[in-house]
Amino acid sequence: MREHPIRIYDTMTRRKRQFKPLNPPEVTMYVCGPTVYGEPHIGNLRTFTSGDLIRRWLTRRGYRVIYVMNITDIEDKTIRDSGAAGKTLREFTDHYTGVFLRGLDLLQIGRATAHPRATAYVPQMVEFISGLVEGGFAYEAEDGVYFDIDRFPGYGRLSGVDLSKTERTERVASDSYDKEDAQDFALWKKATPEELSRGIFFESPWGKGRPGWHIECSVMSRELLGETIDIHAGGEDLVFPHHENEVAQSESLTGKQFVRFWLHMRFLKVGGRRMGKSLGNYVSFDQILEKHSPEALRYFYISTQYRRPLDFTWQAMEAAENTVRRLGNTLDLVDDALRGPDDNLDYGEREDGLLKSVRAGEEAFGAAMDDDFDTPVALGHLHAVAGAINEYITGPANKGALAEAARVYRGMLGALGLFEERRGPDEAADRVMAAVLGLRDDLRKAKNYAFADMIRDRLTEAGVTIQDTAGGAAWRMSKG
RNA sequence: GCCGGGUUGGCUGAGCGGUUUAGGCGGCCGCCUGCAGAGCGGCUACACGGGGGUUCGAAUCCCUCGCCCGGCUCCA
Repeated sequence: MREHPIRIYDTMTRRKRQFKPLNPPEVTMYVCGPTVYGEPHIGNLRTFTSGDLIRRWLTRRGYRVIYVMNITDIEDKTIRDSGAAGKTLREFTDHYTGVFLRGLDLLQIGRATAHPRATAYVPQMVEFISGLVEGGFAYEAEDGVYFDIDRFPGYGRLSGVDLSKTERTERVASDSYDKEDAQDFALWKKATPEELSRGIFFESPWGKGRPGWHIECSVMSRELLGETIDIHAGGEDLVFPHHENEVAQSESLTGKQFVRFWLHMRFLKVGGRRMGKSLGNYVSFDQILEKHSPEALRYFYISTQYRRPLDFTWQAMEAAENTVRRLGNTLDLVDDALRGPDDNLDYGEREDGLLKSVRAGEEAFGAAMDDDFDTPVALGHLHAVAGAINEYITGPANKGALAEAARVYRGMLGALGLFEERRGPDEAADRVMAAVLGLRDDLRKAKNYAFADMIRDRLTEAGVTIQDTAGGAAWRMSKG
């Protein structure tokens, strides 16, 4: 296999650097996952699609990626909203965790090697915090345990935030927490009366309470991936303070570099502004699915590089839908041609031209992806390959050459997470069968059983079995 | 106020000093087709926020002004 140096933009050093994992071919990658307190919107999903894309490409380049994405199931909002909904915290977060995972599946975002929930790692967090307190990096106060940022000289390096120049916003300056410096952050929060009454607390050396937000990623990352990990990614808003705080905690405790490459995905915008629940301008995943395929959304995401802002419009979604349909048509045309007549068994100029175009496209596609996952450029080469195949198929096809071209094309699509094997029911088949079964049902109601049975028999011959149930007829493929 | 990102044709999106300046979507015209669809071929958009400068030559480098967005607070 040839060398494929991958270059990745690292937030810490503010430049692209050649990617080298600590223990090749293994790559440890951690992506900050969602807080499960509501429906995911398409802004969240952009980040996770980018993470998936990066993982796919590293895998394709021969790395063995161990991929962790946490689920934050205990923090202010999950506690507040579960209470408002009259549910236990666990019921509430389990529900939205399920909603989130379903979204990943629909978008063909591969499940992480592990999706650890914060509540499952509290003992390890307590241990971690204890270590920080013993080391003098953290102190106990009236309402919790805080990290003392004065004890970490590198604080601010990741985000470029110089705290001495930071304007004290009203909220920070006037906050009511009992900490020594307004910039110190909570590692452990002592339980409030409401939390005590609802049973939302864990035992600790500092009494009943719960972990702060930042600590979970440091702890679960260390537990599952080790003290130094290769890649840590997340939305751009997490750079400060979340990731800055993680660095401070982790490196204070271990004395080792926490993360080798920091990746941050830019926000999805709508109408030029950040999409956010509080702004009331967010578009949910379900709203997209009412009008568009998950494939189209995925294409829309990758039409821009992950580090550039992306503006959502319905017009852009339609454009993505059209484009993705054409890419899919090529797949159908290939299938048709491979099932068609064998009227070309030769390797001539057309075949040579096809394979040369396809291979050049594959090469250029890979070079673009190696360059900080530059999907818009890669898509240009994908279209070149699709075009070469479409053009070739206008004439008689040499199935060997075509199959080779199609293999490359499918490989490119797979790298982008497009047109993989579908899970669940095939929508097209479903619609056809709904029409056929509707017709048969009409016949049965008219007591024309002979014809209805004939339909059933014919479908059986075709490998589709029919079962009448109280809720209507069901169908399934009985053989491959 | 401090820090960061952006500003290219109807929309999107490459380009990072100079060959014909991608690609996609849309639109238009052909071919193919019983019709439709799919596909193919061609055309359309020669645009680079404003103003200076460097250079034989700038969307690309420098200066300056403007506008948009994000972070500095829970947030993908």
